[in-house]
Amino acid sequence: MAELTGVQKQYILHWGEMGTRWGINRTVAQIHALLYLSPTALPAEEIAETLSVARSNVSTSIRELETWGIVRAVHVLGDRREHYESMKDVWEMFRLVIEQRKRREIDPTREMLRRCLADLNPKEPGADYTRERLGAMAGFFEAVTELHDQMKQLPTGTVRKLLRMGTKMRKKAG
Amino acid sequence: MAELTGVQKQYILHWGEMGTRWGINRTVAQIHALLYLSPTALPAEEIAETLSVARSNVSTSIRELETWGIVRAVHVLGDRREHYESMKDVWEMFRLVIEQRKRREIDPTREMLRRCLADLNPKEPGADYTRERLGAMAGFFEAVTELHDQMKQLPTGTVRKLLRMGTKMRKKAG
DNA sequence: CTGTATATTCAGTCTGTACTGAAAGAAACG
DNA sequence: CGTTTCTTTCAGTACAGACTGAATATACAG
Repeated sequence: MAELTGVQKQYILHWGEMGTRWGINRTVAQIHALLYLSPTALPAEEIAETLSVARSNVSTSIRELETWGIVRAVHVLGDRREHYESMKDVWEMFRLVIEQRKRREIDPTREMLRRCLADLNPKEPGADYTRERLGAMAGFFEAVTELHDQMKQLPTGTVRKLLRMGTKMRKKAG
Repeated sequence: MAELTGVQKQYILHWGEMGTRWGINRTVAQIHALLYLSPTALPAEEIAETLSVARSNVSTSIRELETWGIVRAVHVLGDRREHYESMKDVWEMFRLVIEQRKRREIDPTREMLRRCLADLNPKEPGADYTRERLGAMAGFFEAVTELHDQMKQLPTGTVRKLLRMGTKMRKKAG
């Protein structure tokens, strides 16, 4: 893995860019890409060299990936250094990331919406309208949460089945 | 809408923060929140005052929201200024945003993955492993695209039906 | 213990994006 | 047309978050 092939470079760079668009640090995303493509676990030092970033930057970024549970440290016989490897199951990987982002972003928003609805003063002018809008938004977030809870418990294959079912329903309806 | 109530402030600020976490400009998100809560269309000037941002900033941000198709300009009799209003159908709003983000981010990633797979040189060491990983990732993105295409064509209510169906399947399986 | 290899922390710096305000551009009025 | 009102553009600035490298902490070997 010391030297990257053209394809690997392409993948890592693209993944880094994609990350930034989704509020994920570029280096974090690049490191993940590198580890995902690597057949063996890599020591931090090598990651830093390969991606041309500071060793300390790798340390921080790896920590974040570990928090998400998609990268873990493993030990190699005869080597004191930690080696890092990425989870390889793509579906599981995204499930983990989505679950955490939901917890950090969707759930607080649901709470905020509930709080807002509770805090609404009916005396205030326009309170009815505000309630209506907040209610609609809250309903959406509840549905998303429900959807997520379902997905979470479905085995990967079942998602595909549901996909096909959707097609049938659409054809009948249309 | 000149003066914000506590609840409105809370919603707008939270929405702005949420936006930044998803790669959406804070001001853009705040303006959207404001318009979403407003029962009437608002002129740019008023938006700027209410949110304490520069008039020019509002101009740029509104433009972006218009690009997404979730905000539009309307005209008010006896007023030369443009007034802006947000779409109120939450499901449709998110559908639009998701569709555009898919086009800008998922689709290019799919292309990149295809290109990588095509560019893979079988002579290169580790090509098989790389192909395996890229293939798995590509499969995931294809599935996501499929899912999106389905959703796109389903009327809102049907999504809820599918949710319920998922519950049943899970109960039977478990 | 002592010395060495590795990992983490953190203050300072850098960088890219967001934002401002002034100036230019359009559109509506009289 | 000239004037007024409103909108957009853009060069410069401000700021938040990313990154570095030196200092510190930790772990291990002898």
